[in-house]
Amino acid sequence: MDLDLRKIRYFMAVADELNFGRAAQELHIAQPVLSRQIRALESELGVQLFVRDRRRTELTPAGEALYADAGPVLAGAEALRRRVGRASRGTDVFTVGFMPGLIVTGAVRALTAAHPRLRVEVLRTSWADQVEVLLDGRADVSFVRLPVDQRGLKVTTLFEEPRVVVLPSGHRLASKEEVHLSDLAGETLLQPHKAVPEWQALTGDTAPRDEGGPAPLAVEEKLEHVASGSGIVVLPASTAGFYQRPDVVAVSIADLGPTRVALAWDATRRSRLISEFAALAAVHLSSPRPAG
Amino acid sequence: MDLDLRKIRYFMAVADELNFGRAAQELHIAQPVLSRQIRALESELGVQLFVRDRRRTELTPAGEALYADAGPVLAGAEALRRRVGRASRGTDVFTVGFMPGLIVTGAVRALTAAHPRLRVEVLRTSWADQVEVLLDGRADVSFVRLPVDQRGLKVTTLFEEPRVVVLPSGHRLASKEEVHLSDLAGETLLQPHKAVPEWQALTGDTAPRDEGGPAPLAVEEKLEHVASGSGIVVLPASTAGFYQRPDVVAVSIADLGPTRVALAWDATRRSRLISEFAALAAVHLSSPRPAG
DNA sequence: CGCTGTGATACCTTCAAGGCATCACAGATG
DNA sequence: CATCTGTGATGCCTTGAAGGTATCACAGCG
Repeated sequence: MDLDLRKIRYFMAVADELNFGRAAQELHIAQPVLSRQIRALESELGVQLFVRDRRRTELTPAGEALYADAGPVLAGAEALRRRVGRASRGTDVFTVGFMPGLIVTGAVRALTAAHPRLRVEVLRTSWADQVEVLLDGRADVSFVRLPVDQRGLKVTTLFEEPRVVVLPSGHRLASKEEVHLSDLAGETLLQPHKAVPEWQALTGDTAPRDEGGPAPLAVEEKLEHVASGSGIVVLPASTAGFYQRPDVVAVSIADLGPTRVALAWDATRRSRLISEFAALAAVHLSSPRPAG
Repeated sequence: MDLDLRKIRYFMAVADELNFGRAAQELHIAQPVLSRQIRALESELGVQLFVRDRRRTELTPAGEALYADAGPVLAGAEALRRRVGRASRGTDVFTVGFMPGLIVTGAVRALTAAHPRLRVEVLRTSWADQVEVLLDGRADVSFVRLPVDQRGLKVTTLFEEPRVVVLPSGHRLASKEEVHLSDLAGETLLQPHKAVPEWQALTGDTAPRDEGGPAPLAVEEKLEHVASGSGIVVLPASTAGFYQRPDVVAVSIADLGPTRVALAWDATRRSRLISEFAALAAVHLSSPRPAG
């Protein structure tokens, strides 16, 4: 009757690996078990999900459909467990995700003031997991930098802010008032290229939608690398200002549009606290705050 | 490891009934089984979900949290099964939900023209299930009349259109060019009152958020009832025009704002076909079409 | 005091999920 | 050509979860 989440998880593992043996290893079960479970899932759905042709394993169209939609369901189940766990630990908890450089205390304090018995927590996120924390239930709302994959989310834009390039102090461009994107053509970008979509136009990357660049680092690490001369990073002005240090310099970029900061939450939820916090955030974060 | 959807479904039944025996009956299982399954779920989550105090059964805060968020997960699982089933039946199928009175053929034909091998189906919905068909996977996109519960959906407004009141031909107001809401104060509204939010202000209903009125009927039935003099209905102009018949008259309402028609789809999905159809719908349905 | 409604326990049966050993087969390798 | 290797499928066994029935324990009511 019910779809079995375990089998779905098994399916996802096989679909990722396209190999029963390796998938079984990853799942810490024996390979024959996996074979049988997938067959059971197929017969339960009345659909063949994989084409096994002795040498390679591939997804059928139905398998593709399942693969495309199963992720959110698994994440949703995990989120359920997390939210229940948090609801059980004593009083209500409301968790706000934020990225370094954003000053969110105004909105958080306002919410705390309005609900003295509510415990409001903050959770630091990175560019990579700013969306995941919402879908897996670690946070109730999260401040995100657009663009993000909006699947499953509600997103309301709060404000825009300019982006700057961070250079080592001795860099040839470090003393300029302002630079152009083209000035940076020869530089190494120390962050995922999708975080700066315009970079692709500059370097002529041909749609490297997966992993178009180095793995994500924390901002402090990025700045450390910049200081040591191994490359540059492009950051929102307030983030760059937040981490001021003598060995790097932030220079504004003339022909790069602003980033937008938004508040996001799980589209399937609608709690009074979330809408209340959204309203407070709109008031307290309608413009970038000067960095402290 | 995995959350068990069967147990969640059991939990929802108990939470709805607040009575183990009746919930068990509804689930077609024996009551002791249900007792044990709920206990198992509680120990799996490490949280008490119900307070059983011999005489009544109530939700704990953790139970409330689970109850609030579990629905979408169950619906999502059901949607998974449906979508896979549809993907399996031969070629790709794209299903468009619509409400009677909306002319959607333009957008549908455009999509078919762009994808000759795609089978585009239409699914007639009612006000009550216009959202459900999306969340449970019966349709890929659906035309909806706002306002709707937007949880879990992406919604883009297409156009606005005025609303009219449909009266029996012999009605005292039937010959007027235009009526005011207050003129209708004594009438019986033959549709869920939430479908006409302004009605509540008129009659002074005190927040009847559940079932504020009669059960939903198909438009033809409503008109039949109007013709027989048992009440009136308020409809979008194009819907009223679609079902023209001699024994009822549509009169516009001066002080009632327009309804908005929007295209909606599951927020967790993002398929090329959906965005393509959204674009086509914006072109082909940017204004109300005259009824045929 | 006994009747009723309600959830929990005890005990049994069935079946799904796990493990291990082994098979069947395609392709590479000597 | 014979053999080895990688890969998924089968057969058989064990365990545990989920189902059922019978029954208990207890609160409230007449």
